[in-house]
Amino acid sequence: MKKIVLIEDDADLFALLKYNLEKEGFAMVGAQTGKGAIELCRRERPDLILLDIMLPDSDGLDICKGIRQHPELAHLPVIFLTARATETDRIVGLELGANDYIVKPFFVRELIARIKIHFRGQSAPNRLLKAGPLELDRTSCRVRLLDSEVSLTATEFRLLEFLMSRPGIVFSREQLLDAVWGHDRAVTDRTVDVYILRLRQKIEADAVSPNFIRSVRGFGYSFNEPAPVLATA
Amino acid sequence: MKKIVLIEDDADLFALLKYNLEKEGFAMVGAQTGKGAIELCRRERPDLILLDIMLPDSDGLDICKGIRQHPELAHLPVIFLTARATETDRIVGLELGANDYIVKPFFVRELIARIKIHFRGQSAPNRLLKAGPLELDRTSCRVRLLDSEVSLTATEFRLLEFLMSRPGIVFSREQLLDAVWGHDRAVTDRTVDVYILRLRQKIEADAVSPNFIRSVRGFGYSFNEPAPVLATA
DNA sequence: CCCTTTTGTAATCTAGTTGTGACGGTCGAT
DNA sequence: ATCGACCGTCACAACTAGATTACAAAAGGG
Repeated sequence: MKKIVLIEDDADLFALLKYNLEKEGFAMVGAQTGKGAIELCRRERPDLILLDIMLPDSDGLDICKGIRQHPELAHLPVIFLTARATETDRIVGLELGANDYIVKPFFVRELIARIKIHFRGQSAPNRLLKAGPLELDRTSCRVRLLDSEVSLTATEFRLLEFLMSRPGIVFSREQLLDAVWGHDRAVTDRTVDVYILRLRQKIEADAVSPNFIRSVRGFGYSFNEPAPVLATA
Repeated sequence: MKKIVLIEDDADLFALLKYNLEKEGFAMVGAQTGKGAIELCRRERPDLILLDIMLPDSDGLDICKGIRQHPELAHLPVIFLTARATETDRIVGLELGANDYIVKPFFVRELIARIKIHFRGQSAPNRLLKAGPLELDRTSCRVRLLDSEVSLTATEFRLLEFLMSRPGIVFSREQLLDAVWGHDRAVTDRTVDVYILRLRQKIEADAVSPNFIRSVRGFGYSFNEPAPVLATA
């Protein structure tokens, strides 16, 4: 869950944003004055900062400058919220190191969308497939079982990746050959059996592992859904 | 120098933007139709894409979606330029994967400031890449291993830089050729092997060095993550 | 212009991977 | 219970991808 620091002196707007952003699943920390904003950020270590420019006691632009100078905070995205809409205002804001500049009045949903842009990318949506003690990392092509690495061959990896990314769905050997081996394959469908076997030997070899791969007689294979019960016994 | 692809059907605006952005030091490539926009991007490999939403022959939103699906282009920043200013329009645009959404008419200088935001960050942060006893300094183009300098050739350096700056991620020979040799290369993919070998001879020659570069059979190569364990004696 | 370094290709070698046929067990339907 | 279809398992032969070496062409530096 991402944490956001909100610096905004208008109490109504402050409450409105806090309410809406919390509803959106962000952890909100706020202040209604600019004083101590930097200390607040250092303490809270947020993932993003929403900053009003015109504050009663200090200038949002200065706060932003301060943030950019702190090595621990410098990389954080800063979004300005302001009523100042002239060209110069905007440019000064953006060139000072802000990552976005939103002019009041604005749509709350647009603000949310813009906040999410800054969290996108880092998350790398589906690089990691997990199923209980089994993890498959698509970017590093590694598979871990109970925190120790399992070494798979390329074909084994692609087959497991395909199945894990569509848990619960049963695929025929035909479909698996198309998906993993490619359309222009020249491979017997019994080959799939062998690879399922090899995968099972590698990821279901130990006692604790559940039956990750399910055979569905007459249809094909599927990866068992989320939390497979420790079947045994 | 950064390269920008501009897709905009209005000839006047197209010319205005091209002029101003080139003056600002960007390399501009453009089209006035949406057709073939994706192919254009794949060919030109820009660093950012400016996209009009309402094009005579196709929808900018679709183009953006297409870009996000191409693995080679998915990470590129996309900025929408559009006259559509309703709340829904903005949110759809932003949630579709755009990185910014600018409503016409806009200030050219603001557009420039917003473009620069996306290039910021990349430039400053890590001029020094470190991995255990290995250091790569991007600005001085030097590599040190155990505090003594290693002399690499230009291609070796670029390859190592590319891999080190994305630790843990596996790249195919294809991807490495695109990234290090350039997409207009005329080079066999076996060449990558040879350069990996040369790098290994230079940075893994001594006994203390861990295996910095990992071969992932069937996939490609990756730089080992942060503190590579001295694997299994 | 010559010599050195760099660059890319081709060929070779090897360990590991891949796909197949065979065999036997199991499941389910009759 | 019997039969046939289906699946799990094994061992083997062909093959591939990667490491390595050697070499020719290109680039660079004096």
